[in-house]
Amino acid sequence: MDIQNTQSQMRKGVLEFCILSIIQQGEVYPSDIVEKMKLANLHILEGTLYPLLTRLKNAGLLNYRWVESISGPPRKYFVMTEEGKAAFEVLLKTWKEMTSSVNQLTQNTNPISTSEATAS
Amino acid sequence: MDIQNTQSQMRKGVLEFCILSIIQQGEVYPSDIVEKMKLANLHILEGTLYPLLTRLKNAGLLNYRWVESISGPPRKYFVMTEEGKAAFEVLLKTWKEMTSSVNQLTQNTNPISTSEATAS
DNA sequence: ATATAATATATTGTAAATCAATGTATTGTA
DNA sequence: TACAATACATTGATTTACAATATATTATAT
Repeated sequence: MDIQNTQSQMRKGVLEFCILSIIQQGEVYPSDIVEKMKLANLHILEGTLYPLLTRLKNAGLLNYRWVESISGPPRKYFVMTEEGKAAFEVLLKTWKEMTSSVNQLTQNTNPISTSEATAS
Repeated sequence: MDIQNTQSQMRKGVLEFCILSIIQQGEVYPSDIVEKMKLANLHILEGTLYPLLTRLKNAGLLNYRWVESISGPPRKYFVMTEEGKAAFEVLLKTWKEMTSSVNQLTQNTNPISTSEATAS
């Protein structure tokens, strides 16, 4: 139990949310996702990503289509389903609420949203 | 694999961070932590909390002292060690960086820090 | 006194998920 | 034909949150 473990736990928690976000922004295949996540300092390994994509596909949130590659085997390009888009909206709300809660808890005085600013 | 699972994953990721934050703000015993977490919409069960506190104690981040209660058995009041305070600062930095990364990734145009605003 | 309720710490077994390592398959090149 | 690069996929181990339950202490009611 060291601090790096806690740090990676923190990142794990938002993996699915981030991956859904990436796919919603446009068709991608797994290597694209790995690269985009790496750019955001949120590293993910293929052994994690493939089962995760399969779970999301089986849950009806994603679909994929095969696309021939000019160099190598065909690629699975993933897209969001309507159900996936709805799920992402829910997760976006959860993300905003959670970050707000955690920032309050850690007394990190962060900019508050308009609705919160005017309430009570 | 439903969306509630993904939501709870998101919350799990910040459990240790939040608990360290609560303890840093003042001596508390487990029931205090459960209550404060509940107020922040981050529910934690005793079966999760006790092993977690033991892990953090064994890792040298926490200490505790027994305090007699006027109604019921004695309580374990937890406090941060110097090592724990240092670890919390690291996690606070990780939290800020991660939320910034995720907000960028999800195209949630959030206020950017000074260094980012002036860079490039 | 004794039983019960309330409070508090703690453990056990199960399920889920990430990771490291490895496997399988396809395409282009030497 | 062999090898390297690319891509999808699985397996076994480890971690950890949770539900259920166990153990212990104090106050209260009978």
